[in-house]
Amino acid sequence: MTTKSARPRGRPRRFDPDQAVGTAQRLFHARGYDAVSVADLTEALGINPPSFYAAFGSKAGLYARILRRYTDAEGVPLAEILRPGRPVAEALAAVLEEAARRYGADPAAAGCLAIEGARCNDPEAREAARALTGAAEDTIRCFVAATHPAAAGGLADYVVTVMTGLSAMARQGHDRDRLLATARFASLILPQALSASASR
Amino acid sequence: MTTKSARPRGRPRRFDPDQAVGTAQRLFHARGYDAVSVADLTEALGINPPSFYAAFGSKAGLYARILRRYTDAEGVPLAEILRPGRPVAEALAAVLEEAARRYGADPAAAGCLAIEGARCNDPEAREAARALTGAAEDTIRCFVAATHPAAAGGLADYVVTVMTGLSAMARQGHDRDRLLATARFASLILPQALSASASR
DNA sequence: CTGATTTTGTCGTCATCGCCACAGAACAGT
DNA sequence: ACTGTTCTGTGGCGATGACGACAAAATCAG
Repeated sequence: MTTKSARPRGRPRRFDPDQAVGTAQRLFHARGYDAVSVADLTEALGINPPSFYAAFGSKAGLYARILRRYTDAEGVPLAEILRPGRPVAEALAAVLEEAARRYGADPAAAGCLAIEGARCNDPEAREAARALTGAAEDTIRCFVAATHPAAAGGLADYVVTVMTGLSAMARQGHDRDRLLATARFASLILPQALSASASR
Repeated sequence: MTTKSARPRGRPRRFDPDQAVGTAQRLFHARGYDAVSVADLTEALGINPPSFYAAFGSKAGLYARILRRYTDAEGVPLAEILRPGRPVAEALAAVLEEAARRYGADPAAAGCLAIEGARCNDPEAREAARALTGAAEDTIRCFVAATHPAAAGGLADYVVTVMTGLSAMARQGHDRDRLLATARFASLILPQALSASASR
């Protein structure tokens, strides 16, 4: 009556798919999508290609799955930070600061997995990543537009540009403190830009 | 007595190396280093692999040659813009504006060839590009340090981060006007940041 | 134990990568 | 015409890319 087990029949897996996804995520984040081969993955996971494809479908399929997990857990939590009603300048500054913290948190996995993935050479993986970055951009734009409709486009472009730059600099080796300093510096314009927009 | 010709002996080339470098540059700029194969290059140049290697040595070698040409001609002319004595805020704003103009000038060759090349997966090509971006960064830092030594590090980081972001956004499809708006927005902090630094 | 089911390991496919050996073609000087 | 030099085209090298056919192995229900 242990409703739990429910072994799914057939020969059992020799590896845990969830744990494998985590290992693969670390690899992709460390080296970038293009630089990680299926051979690298199967070796890191201790499995053979057929097991890999049976479990994940394809390299790009696994990557898409990893991206979902990433935005849910490790990505910048825009939904939390951009709460409706929060002062816009403060909220956007928090986004940049949080981005700097996360992008620089682990030198072995620097930058944003999604932003970097959006620049890879595989069409399928790139579109999957772009869908996420595009959604994040929309989230920011809508948040700003709720109170400052005229400034929303330009402000969102600026914030996204800085975030993308922060991710790139993290990959170039800038550490957390350096990224944080840049993010805080970039946030200095936000108050005055918004007061100018609101005064009209 | 036409001192000009001086045909160099042996079978003449069927293609013009300089023109070939230009064609290759367009390819690399349009697709990125990794996404351009030697087969793509030889096809675009209308030559065969041995001619390619005899003329350029290797794919990375050709790329290094292209990078030199790029910074001399099409890259942001930092040496001109950052003339000693020019007001720092004005000069850095001009750098960002010029970057936006150039990165968005040609949709088929968006972004900065060097900045984008610095993120490729080939070690040799990457180091060649990084040498250029590193030199550009030093140029900016030194220019600022001449008048505002305490602020130089942070300011240079900020400008480089925004430039890198602009290059990335150009590749994502932002057009010239959109990049320009972002660059001008990013420049708004410069005056106040410098006055704060100078007042100490 | 039997048969159905699912995963495993071995090996291989096909394409593409950067790069080059080789022989012959096209020129220069003599 | 002859020799030396340089480039061109054919064809292919070894390595690596993502991915899959296949049969044996390991589990299930009955």
